[in-house]
Amino acid sequence: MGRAPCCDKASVKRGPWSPEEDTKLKEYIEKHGTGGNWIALPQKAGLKRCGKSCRLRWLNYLRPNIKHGDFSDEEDRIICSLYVNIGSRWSIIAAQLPGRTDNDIKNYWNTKLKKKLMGLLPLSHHRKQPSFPSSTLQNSPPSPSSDQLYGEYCTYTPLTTTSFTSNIEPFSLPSSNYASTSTTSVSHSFYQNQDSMQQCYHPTRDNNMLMFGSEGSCSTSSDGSCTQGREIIKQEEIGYHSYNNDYNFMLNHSNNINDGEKSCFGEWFSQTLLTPLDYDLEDIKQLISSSSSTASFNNVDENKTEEKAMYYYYY
DNA sequence: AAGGGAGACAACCGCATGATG
DNA sequence: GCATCATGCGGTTGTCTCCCT
Repeated sequence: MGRAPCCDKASVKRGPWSPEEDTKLKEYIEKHGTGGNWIALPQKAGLKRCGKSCRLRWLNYLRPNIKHGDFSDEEDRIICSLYVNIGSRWSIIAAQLPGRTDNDIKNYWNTKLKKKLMGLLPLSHHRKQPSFPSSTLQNSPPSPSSDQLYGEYCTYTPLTTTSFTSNIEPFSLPSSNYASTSTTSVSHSFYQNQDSMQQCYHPTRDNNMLMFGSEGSCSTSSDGSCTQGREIIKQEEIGYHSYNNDYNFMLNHSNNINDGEKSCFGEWFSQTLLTPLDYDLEDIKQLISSSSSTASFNNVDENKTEEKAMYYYYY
């Protein structure tokens, strides 16, 4: 027994939007707003479209300040960083990239960035775009700096004396989102170390709320409007992602990566995505050999670990 | 020049979640 | 507390374009 369709598919138009439809929708929303009711909007706007379709069209293409086209190195780095931290939470990732939509990022990841990480594409392969990943945004507002996007840099010293420096902001998510997928060990390390982690991470706090995102980040609200600002999560709902978990995960999975992948991925990754790290391969090898290894990494779908393991190896 | 394959991206589908009565 | 409905979200599919043979 399936769910009832949101609209009568026989009476609504499907497929690509025409310029006329775009104009109708845009003009209606600019004039009247969405009214908080996407279902009723198409009829009011004189469109033979499903409300969901209108919402998607508006959010992904018609609303102001949408940015299409090449992703910058900075954006690549942010996407990779967040994907490793939170997985395919495209809406959250999109909230960190001004003007980008979750759909855009998802497509970009699936068609390009993932392949880059997997080492399947040569560094300069691009059909219609400048050689990846040195692409730059043309006629687009400048991307926010790392500082703007990540907040303060963080230095974390793992169990060994090796200095492990990262510019990636720890990520916070509502605990409910993780409760269903986290393992017991994860939950412990993820949520019980808040005090210690707070010594290291510096999320922006504002009246008992934790905020992340840049000034220009654009997230969508329930009425389809563009929220210029930050995604807000109640402080009591957040957990701090432990770098210790990431680190252990890296150690535990790096042995599964073949040399070709390491070299190919590592070359691009080290040159492009990350700032230089304060450790070399020998350090990592040493750490691997000395690691006792119970993977405490948690917020990752085990089915997707390969590409993430590659990331962690070089991270 | 034509056809096929691959890549890119727009759009759809259906489940999860939150809001409301 | 429960049912219903609308919206949000991520996965998947469809279609168009480009490139290669």
